[in-house]
Amino acid sequence: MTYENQLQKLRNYYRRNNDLPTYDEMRELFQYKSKSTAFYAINKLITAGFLKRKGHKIIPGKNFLGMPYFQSVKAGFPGPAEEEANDRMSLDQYLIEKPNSTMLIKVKGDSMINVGINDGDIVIVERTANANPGQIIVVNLEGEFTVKTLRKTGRKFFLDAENPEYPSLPLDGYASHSLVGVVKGVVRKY
Amino acid sequence: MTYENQLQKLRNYYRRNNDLPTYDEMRELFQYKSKSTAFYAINKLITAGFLKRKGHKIIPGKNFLGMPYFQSVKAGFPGPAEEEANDRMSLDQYLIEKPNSTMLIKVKGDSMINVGINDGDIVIVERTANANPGQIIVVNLEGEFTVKTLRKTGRKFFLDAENPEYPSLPLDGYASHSLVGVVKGVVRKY
DNA sequence: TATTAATTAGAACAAATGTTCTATATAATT
DNA sequence: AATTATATAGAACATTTGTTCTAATTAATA
Repeated sequence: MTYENQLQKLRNYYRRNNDLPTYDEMRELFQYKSKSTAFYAINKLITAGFLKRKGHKIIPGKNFLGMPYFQSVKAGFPGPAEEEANDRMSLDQYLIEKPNSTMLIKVKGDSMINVGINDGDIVIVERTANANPGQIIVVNLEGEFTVKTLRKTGRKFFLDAENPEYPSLPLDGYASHSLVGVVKGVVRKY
Repeated sequence: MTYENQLQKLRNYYRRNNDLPTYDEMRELFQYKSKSTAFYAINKLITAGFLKRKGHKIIPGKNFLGMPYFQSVKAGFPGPAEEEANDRMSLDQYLIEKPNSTMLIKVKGDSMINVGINDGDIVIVERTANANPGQIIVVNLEGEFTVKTLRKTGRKFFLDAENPEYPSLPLDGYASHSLVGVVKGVVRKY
């Protein structure tokens, strides 16, 4: 069984269990007859940087989790080999910087369509006490989460939709505690 | 140390190590003097569904990973207690259905701005052999990944930008193997 | 206050697990 | 073909780790 094949089996196992197998489970997974063989196979994956040791345990290493990530456009015509990304990225890690104060909210309506936030998208919201003009924020207006851009004209604050069909709402009357948080990201699934 | 406090420490540990601590590490983490105390504490988290057993090991359970997720808008005015989501969601799991054939590509340019794909966004691409008209796809045009909508007019295929300033490209001359895959999602970070 | 329940500690145990060692088979190289 | 290197097997070992048991402490309830 090849190198990449073992790696893929480990990744699939990890996705199912959110944990790596024991050497005995690896023996079965890789179809070896001895778990020491699995031990030596894992050593190579550790050397290659896909896994690492933590005490007596094996945990994911640098290039184990996430998906192949192509950041920059290539110059020249790439052969199929060049299409192999060496970088991997997890969307959770990329998008969520403060996991202990982050929440996800599904967006309803097309009031933010001009900044690329569509109906059904999910926004990544970081709970904060304050927000600055220009930021896209989530406010709790009469029990509903609402996504708007915070703007300041003169000394008045407004909640602006990013869609000319929607009105601009002055923030008077809404207590400051209606702020839920600041939008740090958006995701959409087709 | 409270329930939620322990859970948060475990989540933070898991984010750092992509693995759960041993009972002895938990004893330290929870500031107990005996690891059997940690054992009993974990039993409660297992009963509550945050963790589960797999053989002799403990692995994340249903509501351990991911972020609080607010799917539906609430009716009526919610108190602060109602803002606690019981559902959690991982963005990786939500967006990536076929991890073994998925790649991430950073988008350059604003040619797809009318469907909410902006410059700097990252698209989730599922590698496929074929694509259907109407789908947003990634093609390899002379060594560059390009995001376009596949359209069919009569019996001719076109690569359409979603921005009136860009031309529609007939697919003649591009071999079918230039297809990289179908766009299954988009993410953006502010 | 008295009594019960729940939490924590500490020691001890058993089983699973990681790891090493030796030997054999397979593949690669000279 | 001979030799070296690599991969696999199997047994044995040491330790870690999960788990249980008993006892003491603290909190909750009657």
